[in-house]
Amino acid sequence: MPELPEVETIARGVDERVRGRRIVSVWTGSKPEPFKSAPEKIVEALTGSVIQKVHRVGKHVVIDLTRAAGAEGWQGQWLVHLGMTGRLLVSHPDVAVPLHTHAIAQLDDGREIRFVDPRRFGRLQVLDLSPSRASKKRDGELEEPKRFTGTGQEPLAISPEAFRELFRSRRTPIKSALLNQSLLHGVGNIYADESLYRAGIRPRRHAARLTVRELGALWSALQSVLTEAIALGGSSVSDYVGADGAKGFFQLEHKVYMRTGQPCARCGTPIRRLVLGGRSTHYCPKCQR
DNA sequence: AGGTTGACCTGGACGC
DNA sequence: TGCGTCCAGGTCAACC
Repeated sequence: MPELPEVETIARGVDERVRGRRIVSVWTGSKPEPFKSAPEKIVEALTGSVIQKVHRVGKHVVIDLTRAAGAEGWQGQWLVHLGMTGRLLVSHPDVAVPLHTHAIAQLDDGREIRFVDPRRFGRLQVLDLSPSRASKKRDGELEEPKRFTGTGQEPLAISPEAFRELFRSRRTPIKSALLNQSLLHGVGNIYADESLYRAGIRPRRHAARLTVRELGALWSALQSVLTEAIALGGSSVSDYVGADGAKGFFQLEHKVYMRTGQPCARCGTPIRRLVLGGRSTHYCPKCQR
């Protein structure tokens, strides 16, 4: 489910519910779980930590943690990538634990943060940001461990000029470039298709061949599509979205995504589907040039 | 190096 | 009812 607007919705929902709470214990499944950090490391980092803030970076939910251990204290970040089917739920302990739950963090008020992911494409990771972990650079300066800044540029923070620069030299279809998380992070299949439709650009056009004007239109389209989707709580395509199980409503605004054969809202031409970079891609052959 | 493809998983929808 | 096939919002590693 989760692209930028869905992850933003989830992060806000979780933040509202757990900010300031202390994690008292952590359970992880026994099988090889979809973790990027070793399970013991995750348990060690989370146990006893206080949740300062939950926010989004790209498609990652980032949970800022601190712990008063020793004189200087400890700080770190818990990164959650939801893959395609991941959920981050805040539940009361008497609510049945769903199938495919891979980790549970129990809070000091008894509630639990549960990481559930049937398809196991999601990933959990912890970063140790303690000043004591600073490493010496070549010139002898101390280098602070870095907070997570994601894999690319933030779509809702990038300027139109920087956006243009990002795609200028890419010899790949613009749709594929939009999905490349090392350029922009956070855009996935739904919002790539929807923003290209809104900008009137064919997904197969090569990024490097787009005009300044077209890239400007794409930047604007992306801003409006993502902003509107966040306002509607994201898109619930097959399963749910928010931390409380509430669905989003942006799927009602989809103009091309999963609408193959249906008439274009603007011109009535049937929406077409093609496969680009292994991903299904939807567009209006008349409105998108 | 940049670009493309297939593998990784499970479950739901659909056809026979 | 049941089985097989195809498809799904995302990354990665491995290839060209």
